[in-house]
Amino acid sequence: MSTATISTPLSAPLTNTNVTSLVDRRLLHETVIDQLRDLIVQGELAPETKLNERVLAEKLGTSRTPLREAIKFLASEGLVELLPNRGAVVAPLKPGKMKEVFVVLGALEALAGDLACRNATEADIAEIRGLHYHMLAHHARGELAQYFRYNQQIHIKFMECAGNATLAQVYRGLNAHVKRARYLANLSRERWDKAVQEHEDMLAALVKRDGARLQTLLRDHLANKLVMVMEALAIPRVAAER
Amino acid sequence: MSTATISTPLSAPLTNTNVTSLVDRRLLHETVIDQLRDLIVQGELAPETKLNERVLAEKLGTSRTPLREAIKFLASEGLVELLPNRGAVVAPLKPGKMKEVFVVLGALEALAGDLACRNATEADIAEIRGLHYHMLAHHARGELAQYFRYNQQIHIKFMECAGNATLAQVYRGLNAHVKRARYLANLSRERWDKAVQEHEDMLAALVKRDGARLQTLLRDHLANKLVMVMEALAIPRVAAER
DNA sequence: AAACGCTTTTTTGTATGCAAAATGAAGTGA
DNA sequence: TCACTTCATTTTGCATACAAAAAAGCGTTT
Repeated sequence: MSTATISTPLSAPLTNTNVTSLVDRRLLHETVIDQLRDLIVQGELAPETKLNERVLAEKLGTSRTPLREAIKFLASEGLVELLPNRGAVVAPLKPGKMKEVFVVLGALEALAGDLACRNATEADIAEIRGLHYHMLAHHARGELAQYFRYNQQIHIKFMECAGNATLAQVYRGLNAHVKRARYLANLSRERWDKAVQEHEDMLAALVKRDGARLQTLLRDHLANKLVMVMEALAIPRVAAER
Repeated sequence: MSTATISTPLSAPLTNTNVTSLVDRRLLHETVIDQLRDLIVQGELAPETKLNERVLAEKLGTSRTPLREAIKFLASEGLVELLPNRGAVVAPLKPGKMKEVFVVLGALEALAGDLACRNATEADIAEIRGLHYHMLAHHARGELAQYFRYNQQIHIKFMECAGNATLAQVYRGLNAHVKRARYLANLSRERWDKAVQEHEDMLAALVKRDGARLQTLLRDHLANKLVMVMEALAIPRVAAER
């Protein structure tokens, strides 16, 4: 997402006394945004965790100012909730919210699929096929984490093929929410196999450039994912809806 | 969106020396977010305007800190762009970006229309009908600003009827972009009439609860809106695509 | 022991200070 | 005239300071 442009040593002015300048090209509050987002998405900061500014700033090695700016940014993304005069918490993972997000994601992915069928080059399709087979391999070996990795990449590649950066951005934002739930999921082999079969069908539809079919496949795929997440959410928690 | 809870004078402690406390229940950086967003959406801060922190903070009557937090928030919404070490600018209104946004908005509104056909109560429909007739009246009198007002309200009400807060939130964010273009638009009577006719059809579809039809109507409606915006964007500017 | 008032501590929200980077204005030489 | 330095000014990015609000103790009373 971010290709840091590092000034070449040769072209850099010699007045540069600071050695670290080769490393910290990025702005502090931007790295803090990414770090904090990762902590939340990876589940290290669990939903509803209070974000203590002093502690977090220390943990991330900055002062409170850039941290607060990062928190505001992520609040707009919806990953954290602001409580006036009481700071911020990691956005809760309510089943109702998940349901809403999946409905929207379904529409967005369907749109992306339709666009991808029109715009994808043969090279794009070849790349997706490659990712698909990697995914199949990890599925066969039961390597869940790696499976998820390629699964995500395929969906992201679909978005890229759609050629609509705005669509991709909105997708990423909502997807971040959903990814948090993944770490709770206890995927049954049966459901897992089904999801893989759905991916087979999706790839076939893309190859045939059957946009209408791909749309419905994606919508169904998302609906099934939702069911899985809901099950995972229902088991370990007391009941987060409120 | 924000219903400020004002503490009743009677329950307020008498140690309170500050008279303004009755007003500023809301957090400063939150009001700054709203103020800044308004300035951008209303076009007072034109696209590509540089946001000078010192000047803006003074204008909004705060220090730079809450302003910077607001800027980060709106950057995540996409209304401002962050330029590392060079501050922030109001997000440019590129035709390409508009096109992308309208495609996504089309999908979101179509989804909302479909959901609304299932979920809207008779009272909801009555309210939309009311807004619709207000809109017709302003259209007949050629009152563009008022027309837009009710037009917006109808679309927002559709979103509400869909009963998906996440959908509504994403919609609002993207819609803010589009609203900025409105002030540039020079609506021809012909296009205006057409848009009104489309609204007639949409209302009819909702009444019949014909979700499929409403979806296509909304998609077409958005596509037509895009054409209008593109024309408006093409005329007054040098050529913003880059 | 639960409910309350009170004080102390912690935490948040905002303003200010300071250093680094960017911008702009002369000035110099080709 | 134009390019290129150099230096002063402005502006941004981050850290810190301070005030107000919330939370946590802690006796006291019932």
